[in-house]
Amino acid sequence: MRPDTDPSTPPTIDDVAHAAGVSKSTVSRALLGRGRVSEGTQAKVRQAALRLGYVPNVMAAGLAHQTSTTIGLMLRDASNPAYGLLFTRLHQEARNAGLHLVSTTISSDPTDPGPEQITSLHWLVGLRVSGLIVSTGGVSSEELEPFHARLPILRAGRPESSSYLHAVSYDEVRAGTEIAELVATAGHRAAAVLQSPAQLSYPEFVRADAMARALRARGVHVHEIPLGQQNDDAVAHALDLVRSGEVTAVLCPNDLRQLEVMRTFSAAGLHAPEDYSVTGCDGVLPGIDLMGLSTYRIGVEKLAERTVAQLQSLLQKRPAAQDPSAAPVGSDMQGHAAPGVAEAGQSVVRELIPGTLVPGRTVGAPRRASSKG
Amino acid sequence: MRPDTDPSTPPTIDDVAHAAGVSKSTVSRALLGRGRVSEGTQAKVRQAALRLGYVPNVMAAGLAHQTSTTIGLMLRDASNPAYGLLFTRLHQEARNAGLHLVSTTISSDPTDPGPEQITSLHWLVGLRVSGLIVSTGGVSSEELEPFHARLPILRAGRPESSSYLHAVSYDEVRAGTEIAELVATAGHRAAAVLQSPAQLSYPEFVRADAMARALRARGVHVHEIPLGQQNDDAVAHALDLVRSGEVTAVLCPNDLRQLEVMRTFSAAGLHAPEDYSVTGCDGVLPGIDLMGLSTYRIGVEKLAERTVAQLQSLLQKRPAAQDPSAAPVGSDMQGHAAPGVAEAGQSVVRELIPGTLVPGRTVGAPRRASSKG
DNA sequence: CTGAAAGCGCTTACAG
DNA sequence: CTGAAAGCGCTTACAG
Repeated sequence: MRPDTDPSTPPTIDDVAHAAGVSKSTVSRALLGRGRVSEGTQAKVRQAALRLGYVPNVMAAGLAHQTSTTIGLMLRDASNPAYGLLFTRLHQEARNAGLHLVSTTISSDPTDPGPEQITSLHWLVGLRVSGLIVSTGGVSSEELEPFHARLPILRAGRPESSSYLHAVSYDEVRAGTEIAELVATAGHRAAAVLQSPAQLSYPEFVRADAMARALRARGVHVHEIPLGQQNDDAVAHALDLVRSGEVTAVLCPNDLRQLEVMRTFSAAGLHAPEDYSVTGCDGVLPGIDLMGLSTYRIGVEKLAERTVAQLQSLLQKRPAAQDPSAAPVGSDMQGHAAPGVAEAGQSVVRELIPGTLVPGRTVGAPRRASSKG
Repeated sequence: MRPDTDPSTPPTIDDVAHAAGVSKSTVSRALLGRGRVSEGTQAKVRQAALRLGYVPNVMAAGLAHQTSTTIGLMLRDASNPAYGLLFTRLHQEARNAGLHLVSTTISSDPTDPGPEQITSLHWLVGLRVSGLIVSTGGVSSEELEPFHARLPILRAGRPESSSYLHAVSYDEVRAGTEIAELVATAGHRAAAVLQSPAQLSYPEFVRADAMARALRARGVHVHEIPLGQQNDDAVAHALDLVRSGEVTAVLCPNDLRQLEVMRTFSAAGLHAPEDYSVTGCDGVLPGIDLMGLSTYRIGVEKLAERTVAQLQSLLQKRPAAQDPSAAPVGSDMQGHAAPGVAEAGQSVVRELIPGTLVPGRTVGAPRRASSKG
């Protein structure tokens, strides 16, 4: 069946070979620029390929070549601005590094640990990607570990505890601590900390925990309010605490939550920083400056850069693993190091990316006595 | 070489077959649940596969099966909140529809029309995806057209002019018109419209153009200010016009630009809506309500839903194309229809998704006489 | 410089 | 219910 006749069947290398009057071996070489091919043949092949609209079958090529140059990216949905930005930067960095990224999203719905995630993971692994960047907590370490020996797996933007998986994450402790100190320094003596459940967002859990600790270390009384599915409850609770004067500040685990607090409090007639202080975390929202949010800007750009750099270096030392006796030892980690073994004789990558405190205008001195509520 | 020995070489179907003591045909059937396989064999195979950590090679399977169930998604970087949200929703809808989405980003840098984009496109086409959703203007209709007969190509979130490519886009004209009327109704008689160059963002170009037209239709004097690479110039120009009293309102093609205007004007001591009115477009930014932005919320969710639905229906009628004489005619389009042929005897999809005006608080009555500047 | 052949890891009729 | 065989579309030594 001639591809020119049935356009729904894409042309194969054989079609191009016939059209150019050469063998498919030659077509392959000419198109790949591999081996010696005469100028004339080169041109003939190119033209035929172009004319037929030939696009090599990636699967066949990958199967034959036994190597896909692409690296997989699994991420949480990009509706959260921080993930959207990370996604973008990761792609940019990858492009600069000459890596091809393919991504899949997994459900961010915590109540649905469905098979979708595992499917995505298996699809990527089945595609034989040469590396994996996992930018979500949606897929567990246990699910990832089985593949650690096959390809480098790098967790990005989330702390990783498995000693088999590499990780480049934000310095959540530092973020939480700096925010807490901003609040403490402003003079607050009692504050509410909205705490994300660990299984919902581990990074947020860690930063909120750090806030609470740092606050206590400074002698500030802390009310931890667990954030559940019904956000309203927690925010309403915080409002009560502020109204009753039990706390004068509310620390949120992310900016979106901070906006929610401001919205709710505002509806109740309370405004920051006059009536209460409020902080967020992430700092990537456009308009943060206009709203004057007091928050912490996480180092998305830097994290993307380091993630790709680390992956690349892991990719490079990988081939040597062919000869077990010559297994490379050590690593060129930066920042934090933790014990662990990613593959025979090799340390696991652990890097922490710092961010920047954004003082903003939603944190002020605590109100004198409270009379509201 | 036993895979158990060299973990860097993933186990193949043969390894599983050996381990389970059956043929690979049987392994394939058992794992795919295709054909009749005895309970016992089924179990043996599953166990062996699980024990070896077997993950079918997607490329080999795709090559043999001659069909990939995945559909490709090309998008502009997700740093723009509107794209991030679209990305998310598209994935959700796809999951609900049982489709597997793989995505690639292309550079959003207009000065770099580099080969990256074409590479992404070819990679996806080479992967033999069964459909393509293109959510960016970064790849032109000309680049896409050659493949229209091979697989359904659907442009999402951007008007498409090629009669070979399907499209589900936002009703930019309506968006621009409604915003313009909000401004006109507020009493403004002269306004500045920041115009995005068509090649930078066609959707924005269209909506801004609609704003200008609608304004003029209402007798409002319009100053069109072209937005170049150096945004500052345009915004500065707008500031001058407002200061001199030549215009009393500034219409922006998107919310990000609106924020920029507010930022710049605010630094110059001008605030909306007291000193001037300003509008944006997109409406997906978190905190829009808190900032009181007057804008237009595009129908991202609806667009994602319709995009996937349309793709699915295109996918379904595709198989029939095998028999040319039985080529299906007509289509189940909704909304706008335009002449065109996507494939033999089949109309091209053209759907326009409406959004909602967000009155906000940055549009007010124009100031009396201006004395500033 | 070029071609024939083997092989990548699966799936799918086709015979048992 | 199960296996042997062919074939998917490429790439890559291996011989010319």
